[in-house]
Amino acid sequence: MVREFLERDAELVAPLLLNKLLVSVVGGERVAGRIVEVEAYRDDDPASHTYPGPTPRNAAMFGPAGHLYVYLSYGIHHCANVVTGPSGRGQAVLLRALQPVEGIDVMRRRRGGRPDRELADGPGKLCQALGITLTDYGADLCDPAGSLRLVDDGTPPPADPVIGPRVGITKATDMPWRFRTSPA
DNA sequence: AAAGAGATGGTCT
DNA sequence: GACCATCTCTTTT
Repeated sequence: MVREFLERDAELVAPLLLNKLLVSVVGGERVAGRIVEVEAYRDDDPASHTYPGPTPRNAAMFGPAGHLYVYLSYGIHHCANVVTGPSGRGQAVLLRALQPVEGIDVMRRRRGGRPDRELADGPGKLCQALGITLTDYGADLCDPAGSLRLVDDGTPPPADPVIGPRVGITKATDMPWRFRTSPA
């Protein structure tokens, strides 16, 4: 995936990330999923982790586009974001759901034998399925040699994504910055 | 099928 | 010391 593609505002990049692949190679096990749900977070956005300004935790979001911003949610789950926008802005797109494409058996094991439809249908679940943790913080998703990367397999983004308000937040809940490939 | 609650820890005030 | 960009299990219709 070319970095230039990601150097626009988060709410513009977000729908274009739909149908792209996220590939992870952890412990020699290759797992891949197609992105089917995302949310955009901006620097001038009260719901964004970068709204208060730079801190140690959100440093990656102020860095160059195409890198990974991971944070621990509710002390339990990891959430993965693709940094977007010009360097220094503080924007990212939260990956909310993937459709398993490769290594489904590995996903089943990591997800404790849950039903297939629940393997990666949530921000915390997809990190579990792909083995993403804080050790992946800042990883370059555009590096072809990286263990975590964004891949364009030629599938175009959906022509008519489902657009709606973001979920799980308490501020700026009216911004229509959640995108899905198709109705859940 | 829907609603409620507990788990659990880093981050920032 | 409060606040979470969540998930799962339990309880109730």
